[in-house]
Amino acid sequence: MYALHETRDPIELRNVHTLKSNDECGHADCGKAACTSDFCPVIHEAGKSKTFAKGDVLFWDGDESDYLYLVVSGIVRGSKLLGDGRRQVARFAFPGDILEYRRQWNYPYTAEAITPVTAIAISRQRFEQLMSRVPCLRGLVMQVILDELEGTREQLLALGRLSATERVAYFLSSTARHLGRDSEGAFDLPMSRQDIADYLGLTIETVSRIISKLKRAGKIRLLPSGRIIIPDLEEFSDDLLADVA
Amino acid sequence: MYALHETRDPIELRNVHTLKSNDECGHADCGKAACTSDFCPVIHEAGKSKTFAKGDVLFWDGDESDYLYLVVSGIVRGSKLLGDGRRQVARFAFPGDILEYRRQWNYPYTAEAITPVTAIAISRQRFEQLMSRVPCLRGLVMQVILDELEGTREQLLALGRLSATERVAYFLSSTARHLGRDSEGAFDLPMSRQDIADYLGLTIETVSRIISKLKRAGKIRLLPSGRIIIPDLEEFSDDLLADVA
DNA sequence: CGACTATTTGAAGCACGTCAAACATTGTGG
DNA sequence: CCACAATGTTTGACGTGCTTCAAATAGTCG
Repeated sequence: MYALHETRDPIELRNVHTLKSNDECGHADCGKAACTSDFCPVIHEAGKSKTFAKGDVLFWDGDESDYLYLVVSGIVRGSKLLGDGRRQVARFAFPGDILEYRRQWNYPYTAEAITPVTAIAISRQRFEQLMSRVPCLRGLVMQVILDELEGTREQLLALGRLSATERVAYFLSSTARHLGRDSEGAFDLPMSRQDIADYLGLTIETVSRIISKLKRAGKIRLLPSGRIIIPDLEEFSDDLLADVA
Repeated sequence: MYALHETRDPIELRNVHTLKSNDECGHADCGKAACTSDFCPVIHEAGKSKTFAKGDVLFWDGDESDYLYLVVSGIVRGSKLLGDGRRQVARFAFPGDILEYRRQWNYPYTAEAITPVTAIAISRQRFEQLMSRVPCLRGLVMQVILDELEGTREQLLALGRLSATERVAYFLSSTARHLGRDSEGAFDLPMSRQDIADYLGLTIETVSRIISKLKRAGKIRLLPSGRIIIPDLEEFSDDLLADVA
């Protein structure tokens, strides 16, 4: 009924890039039926592991994109900035996601670590070589990119046609699915209100007000140090349309 | 100064997928240094040409994506629909663009011809075979997809952080660049007001009002049968921020 | 503890949406 | 080729959801 959920949720699948059988991974080190980007031994061996502190910039929008990064742990924010300071967060990259492959040799957004991050850095040249040597790698990367495209399309639908409350609910539920929840159903929300606002095309005040409203309505519970509980994630997601009064 | 223009405009390049020299097209029939998707002889020979009348549906959101389409002429609208009728246009596909390649075997949006359209249809299976036989094809498709991703990111920035006037100006100037203009600087605007509104996350009335405002301000001129003139496209694009009073 | 920053809450304004009606354009049958 | 219906577009009046501006409160880190 609701396009954000009509099709299989890409978010749940993002970190499980299961290859089709006719596309079986042919890595020497990886004879399994499934090879995920964050697990792919070829990428891990070809690149250099780097660590970034919270707030560090991996690369700047517009800079020459000489390296690409495979996120291993932590969360990276990708954002574009307008001249007058307006900012749009284009994505949050989670473990298994790849930053950033583009036809032109420039980065399409600024990438910053919003938590401590470890990532594999590979020079673009090296990666191109690798892809011609290991053909299945190209398919794997294509899958990751298509996942990102699908995520961006969902975000687009949210910004274009959802109310502020629906957007926040969409953000919370998709982030919960991404990060997974502990036995109590809680998860960390490492993004600041400003990050959330810039991701959803809202202001910090609106995001804050809506989170308060959801809290008052009992739809979510806030724990210390930014942890959050969504008691009934299923209902919460399905409720996106029903505005919390 | 303005992120929509800070980086090279991907729109101008969309239909000219020039291959890098180290990625030279190796088609038997295509020894040139440049092979564009809409010109690629391998795709043209492998697929079947189909024609669609204005309003015809190429495929529905969620349906099994057994075929992909290379747009040869005309314009295709890709849109998602919410259960309550709200619609978001995710893209307009122009000649040279490809519809729609996705990891899951379902279409990510409904594709409809908004003008008469001719497109090459290739079964997904056939295309996969083709890509393993003709390696450079995979790179070409990757480029097309990355172009689409970049276009979607721009649209996202527009919906998230531009005012209604800025969005309409962005839409008009990018469409003008896509379609090219005749000697008088005029071009067809085949999208309806509803299409534009759903593309920009606005209402039909707001779009109409803003177009009238731009007309009154002399920034654009409307000709019969939906043709439009932007006298100074450079200035018009640069002016995105300066709201027309 | 105390300075600093992030978040929340409040009050007021405005950009865009909604509802409604006039107007223009397109297509169709007489 | 002209009614004339049907559809798309424009314009107006009014309402509202989100923003803006401002200040209080909570959380964080030295």
